[in-house]
Amino acid sequence: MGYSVGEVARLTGVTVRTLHHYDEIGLLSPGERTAAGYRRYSEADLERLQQILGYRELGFSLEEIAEILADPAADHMVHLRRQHGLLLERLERLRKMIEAIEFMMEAEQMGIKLTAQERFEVFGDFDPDQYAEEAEQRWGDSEAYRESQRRVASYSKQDWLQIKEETNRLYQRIAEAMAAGVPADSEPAMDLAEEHRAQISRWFYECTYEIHRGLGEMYVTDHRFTENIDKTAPGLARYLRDAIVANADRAQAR
Amino acid sequence: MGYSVGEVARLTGVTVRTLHHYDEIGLLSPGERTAAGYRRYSEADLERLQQILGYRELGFSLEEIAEILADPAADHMVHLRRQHGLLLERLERLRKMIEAIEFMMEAEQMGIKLTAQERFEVFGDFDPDQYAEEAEQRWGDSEAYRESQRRVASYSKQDWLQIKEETNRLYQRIAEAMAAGVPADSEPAMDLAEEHRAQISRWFYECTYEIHRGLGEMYVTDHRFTENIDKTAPGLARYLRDAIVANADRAQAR
DNA sequence: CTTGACCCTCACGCAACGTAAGGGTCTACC
DNA sequence: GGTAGACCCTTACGTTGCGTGAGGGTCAAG
Repeated sequence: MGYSVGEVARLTGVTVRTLHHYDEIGLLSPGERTAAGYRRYSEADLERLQQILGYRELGFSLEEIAEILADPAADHMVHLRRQHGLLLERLERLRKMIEAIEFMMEAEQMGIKLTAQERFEVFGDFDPDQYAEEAEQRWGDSEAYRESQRRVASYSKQDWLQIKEETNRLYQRIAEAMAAGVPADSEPAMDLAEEHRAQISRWFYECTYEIHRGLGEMYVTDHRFTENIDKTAPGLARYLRDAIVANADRAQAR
Repeated sequence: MGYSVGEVARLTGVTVRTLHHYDEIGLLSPGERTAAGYRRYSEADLERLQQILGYRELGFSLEEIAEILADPAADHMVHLRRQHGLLLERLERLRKMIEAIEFMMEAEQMGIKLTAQERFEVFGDFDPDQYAEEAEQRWGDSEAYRESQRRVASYSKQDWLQIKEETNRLYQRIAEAMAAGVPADSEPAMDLAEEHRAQISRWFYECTYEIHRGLGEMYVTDHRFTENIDKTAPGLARYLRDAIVANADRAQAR
């Protein structure tokens, strides 16, 4: 069992040489080698690779990535959360860049000549400050950063059980409503859906109604989610989806 | 007149070394040198630098950038348009990545174990195809690409006058409506605003109502636009803004 | 006429791989 | 059981886009 370099390469889109490189510098060494010296990557290795590629995509150097992943207190969820946050920042930056270009296109169309200063003011509003800030935030004083990171991670270790429990409790309550025959598009069911949304927003990310709808749809279309939710009570996934949709409609109608 | 390396560096956020490098490889050589051998950058040099940085941001290599900018048929507008398009693609890709991460966070929260394949399927939906496609589209067969580019560029050279004229005609008509006392939030004024939006969409980019609102706001807050528009008729900028807002309200109310 | 703040040209260094070169390994099919 | 073809290994030099000095001119201010 396990994957060869070529298989990993095909699976992930990186080249074999890259995997060799990561092995060379100790960033990702396969858990095993065959008798002939072939690299064998385990599932755990691939999870690590996914995190590596995520951080790489975000512009971290391989050395930085190694340090980030060396933190024993940070688990998969912590990394996902951090990457999610950084991606949102990027999205914001990209949006501003697009606006800047649209501005310049408008100016060009009207025949307005922008001076050099104006050009780079428009175009640079996101670059120097945002980028510098980002760099400092992510990796400013290496010591201070790691200390705070450790704290956040230990928080989430504690919170972890609490999150799981809260989630389960909520599912339990929704299942009870369903069992009691409460319609999915009734007030109390919608309130439960709203609680569900709030819970996600509190622990993970700002969950808009749009995103919430997407999640609800996923709960019934992706069998892994469906099965998992239906473990609490059969049919719960569908019921929850309907409540989510009704709740989103209610909120967005205003 | 002209800017020294240090000034350009401060203005644009790149380092002096980078400017030296661009000079070395012939990507951006300052138009002039002082008697002492100091580099002097002109406004035209800075415009070129802006385009260079735009393409660099988008991931093009310096060599590719040199080739792109070498096309004599492509003017500033063509580059802006291309960069705008590529940025929109990037935005889409980023959005998908964020969705993928949200999916995995949800899965993690529910305790669903994703296999390696699933993980990279989710995470790789945008990477291999999209990126390869992008790379081919942008620089696939160098010859074919340049040929098509030239056509697009020559189109836009021809179209250019037409665009200008159409724009001016439309402004003229709006000015006439204003002079005739047609209220900015009346049907005919809104229709003119809608025409304005359609014109932008046709020549430049998909101009949503949201973006159109932003443009309208800019017309009255940025004095350069205000003055330019008011050249057709005093007060036109404000009138157009009001019509745009009314039109957007009408369209989005549905 | 000197002191900073700039500017110049070499020139070496570095990250993150790409790209052979030269050579074993493994399944498959004859 | 031999050999073709796909796959794997290590070694090592090449490339891109600059960073980072070293050593030395230039220029406005006091």
